[in-house]
Amino acid sequence: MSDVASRASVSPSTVSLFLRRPEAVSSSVGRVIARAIDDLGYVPSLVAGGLAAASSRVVSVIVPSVRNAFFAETVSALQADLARERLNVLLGHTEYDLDEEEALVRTALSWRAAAIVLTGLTHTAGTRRLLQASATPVVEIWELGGPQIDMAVGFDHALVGETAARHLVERGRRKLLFVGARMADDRRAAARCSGFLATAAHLGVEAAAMEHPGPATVEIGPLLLAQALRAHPDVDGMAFSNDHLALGALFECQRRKIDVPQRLALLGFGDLGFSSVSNPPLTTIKPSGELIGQEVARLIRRAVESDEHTPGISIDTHHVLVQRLTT
Amino acid sequence: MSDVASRASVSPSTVSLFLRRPEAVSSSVGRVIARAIDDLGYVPSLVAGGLAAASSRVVSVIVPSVRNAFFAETVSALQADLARERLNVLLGHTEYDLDEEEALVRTALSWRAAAIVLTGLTHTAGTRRLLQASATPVVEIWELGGPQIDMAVGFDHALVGETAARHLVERGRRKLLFVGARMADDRRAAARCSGFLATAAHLGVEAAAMEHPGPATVEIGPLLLAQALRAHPDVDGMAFSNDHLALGALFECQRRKIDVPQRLALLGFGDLGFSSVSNPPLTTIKPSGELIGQEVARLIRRAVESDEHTPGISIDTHHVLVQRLTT
DNA sequence: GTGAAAGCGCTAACAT
DNA sequence: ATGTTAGCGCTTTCAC
Repeated sequence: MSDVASRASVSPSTVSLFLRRPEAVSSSVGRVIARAIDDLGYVPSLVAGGLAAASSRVVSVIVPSVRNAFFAETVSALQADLARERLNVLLGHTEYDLDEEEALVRTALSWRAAAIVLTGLTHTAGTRRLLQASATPVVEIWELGGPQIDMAVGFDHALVGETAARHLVERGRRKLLFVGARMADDRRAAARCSGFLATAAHLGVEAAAMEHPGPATVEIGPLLLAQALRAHPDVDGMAFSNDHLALGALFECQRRKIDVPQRLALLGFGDLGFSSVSNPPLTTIKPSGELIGQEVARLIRRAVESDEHTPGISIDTHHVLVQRLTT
Repeated sequence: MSDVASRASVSPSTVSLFLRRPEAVSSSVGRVIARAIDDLGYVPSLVAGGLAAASSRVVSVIVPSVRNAFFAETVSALQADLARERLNVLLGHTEYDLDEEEALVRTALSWRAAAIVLTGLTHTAGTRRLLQASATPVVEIWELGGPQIDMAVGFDHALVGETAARHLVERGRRKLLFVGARMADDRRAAARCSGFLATAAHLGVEAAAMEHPGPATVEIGPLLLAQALRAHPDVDGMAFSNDHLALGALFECQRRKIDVPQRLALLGFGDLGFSSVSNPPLTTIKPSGELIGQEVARLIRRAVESDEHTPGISIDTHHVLVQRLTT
């Protein structure tokens, strides 16, 4: 920056000012500085800038995994929105490990992140302590309905389970099954399951749950369907913890010539790309990962710009039942 | 850090040393420092550290989008591997816009990134200039077979096209079609297409190409299939630029009762989760996004640790044909 | 094995 | 509108 300053025959602080608020510098001087920057190929250091300003333009985003289409959507929307404010996304994956999450939070704090985005409401005590001590704005995403650290954007998963159960019952189903994967790790899937079972009980309909220890992929859908039919031969309505599982099950139904939805109704979660074009198109419940990303960006923007945020605020992005032909 | 130092009755530089190389400090002093850190809830500043050491523990990863399962896989594997070396991933999305990429590279340089990961071999002149001037290790991923800036990890997409064409011809197909999406932006899909057409010509088999302007999603698969059959009623072998498209087309074939693979062979690219369980299971060509991520992590680790890297190195992760039942 | 001192490249009062 | 000055919180010689 000094090199630029001497080349433009101004002081370093004028260069700094020009970089941060060009309109505060006279346009003639501005032009000379811009030229000097260009000639020298000068790239300002955000590291030094962050240290001096005691605020970094980094937002730490911590999700289970971007391989999961839900989180990929949120991260993508969030990154795009934040980039417009010249905020950078530092990405971390927990792989559903809360201790890993704590380590990532520690790193975020080390970067003096302008804000931290966490997935879900369940965290270690250490994570909470670190965050509470730091005064960094925190947004918890993809879950609502529990005690939150600071701000939250998401929806209530128990309510999703309720919608699923109600819908299947309305479609005349009387032997329900909720099928999930890795629900010990995925607290949100577990919440959908509980909501489902509670609602079925409330409606006086028989319901059970079943799960696979592996990740919720299309490949295990057929396995789970087979297992389900073995354990509950008379099941007539199944809700899956996501569309991948449902699609796999649907494939297996085709192979077994099980009539969907006559003999068996299938309900997914996520409204992923393939759901509208499968045979038959999959009825599913749609959350909006993109909307979550946008709302989070809005909250962070406010917190960073005006240095004022509303602790305790929660934004409900809701869910929508998308009725198609598998129910 | 001074607070920690006074509480532990040592000098700040001893605390610093302890943090970076605990074994260089006597264990008794180490214990006292560790206690002080804990008591005070001290979290070291990577910003100040980066400035003082003139090297930040950040790796900038710039991909078109993590919504794309291919890049999600690579980013995920890369982040996991780098985290072990306490390197953090700064994520950027170009959405296939090369100017956006240049802006992200500028940001990466501003962070004094320890390394920069770029997707593909096509970049603006400005991007090349910035990178060449900076001496930052650069890894270009997901593409091989052109001039590279520094290191590269990926595979040759023209060869993928060749494999596709050869395979279809071997399966007795004589009217070939390559179906892609957004190939003006997606240079790699375009390369697969060229390789496909060139090989078909070489083998003396009729072949054409067709494309959709939108993104390569399952939903447009049916559209493209319809369009293809209209323009080329006698086509008997189709290669798609990815499995999403192929799956959509497969769904449409089911609806139209087109016998796959008898009447029409379908070949995908990507080996995504659903490909092994669709009806029938999809023949596809498998790249390894995960392997790419791991190899990139290895190169970056070397470059960061030993400060020595091999400019010009290229690592071929190859591709594999996964024969299933749609061809 | 530990400490003193200099500085990394900026920002932000404040003065002019 | 521009310049002067004093740090931001660390790392890294170098000396002890």
